[in-house]
Amino acid sequence: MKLNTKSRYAVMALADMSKFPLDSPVSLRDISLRQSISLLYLEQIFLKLKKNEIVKSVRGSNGGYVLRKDPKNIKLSEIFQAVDQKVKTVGCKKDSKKGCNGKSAKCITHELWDELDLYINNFFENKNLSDLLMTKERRN
Amino acid sequence: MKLNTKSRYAVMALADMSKFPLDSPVSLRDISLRQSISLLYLEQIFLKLKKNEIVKSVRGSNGGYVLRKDPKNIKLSEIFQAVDQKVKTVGCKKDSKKGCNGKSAKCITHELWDELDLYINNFFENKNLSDLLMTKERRN
DNA sequence: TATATACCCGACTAAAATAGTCAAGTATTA
DNA sequence: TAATACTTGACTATTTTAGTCGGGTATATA
Repeated sequence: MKLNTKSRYAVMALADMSKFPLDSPVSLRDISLRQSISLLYLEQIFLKLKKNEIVKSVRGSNGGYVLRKDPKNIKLSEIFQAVDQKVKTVGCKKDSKKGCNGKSAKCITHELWDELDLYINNFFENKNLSDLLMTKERRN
Repeated sequence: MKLNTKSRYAVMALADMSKFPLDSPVSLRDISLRQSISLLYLEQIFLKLKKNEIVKSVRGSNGGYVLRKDPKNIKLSEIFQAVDQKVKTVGCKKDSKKGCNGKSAKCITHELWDELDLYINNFFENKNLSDLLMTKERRN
């Protein structure tokens, strides 16, 4: 049970952006250097973040990306959804042909996994970008 | 972020066992049939469960596996540990050479992932095998 | 207006993890 | 002694992950 780099990098990159003036574009190149994330990979990630309206892009020289909302209004759950790494711990769908179907007693643990999904989603639902910065600042 | 089949099957199989008299061995063949899990794969999983003293084996004809403890004393966290699918959402260790090291401000999200791990582990720590059965029985 | 910067985007790929299978056993009971 | 059932290590196909590559387009500024 582990998180993939895409979600992790997305959060890292956005947290990084949050530390700079929110109205001026931050280039992926800078993020790449500061966070040690491949530039090409970041581009892929930001394409998704853009499509999901978490950031907007400013093209051309001195361009970059800008957050579309205040960091305290960007929930981690949004970010995860954007890079489509949905928290779905198990493949067994409500109406799958094989294996677990509602009527048989087979998938006795079905409810458990649903509950787990909700539980984890709840974590991300209650955390926003500015939460991350605060804990960091408190320490320095 | 998804759970692998090994952990899932382990929980399913043990939950299945819990529904039968606790002192007589349940064969993997039966579990395999009831839960639609490959017998060979189950063998692999139960080897680990046995090594970690969650079940004990009874060899020979009419043999099978027996739970070593009462289902209400078997926490899901034990099961996960046994099939060594530790909940460690991120690879970035405290003292890794590359990437995230304590002193630099790089891994700004480090604390977040630690918190997430704790959060998820907490879920498994507070659930035991008999919890699963109860929710099921309540429905029938 | 040339050039450098930076986003855009689909296709591709190496490596790792997952989800099993296989073969060749050993122990026990009926 | 035959059948049942656990034992164990090695092997393998498939899928997923974590990127890279190539060839763009848009914009600012010198």
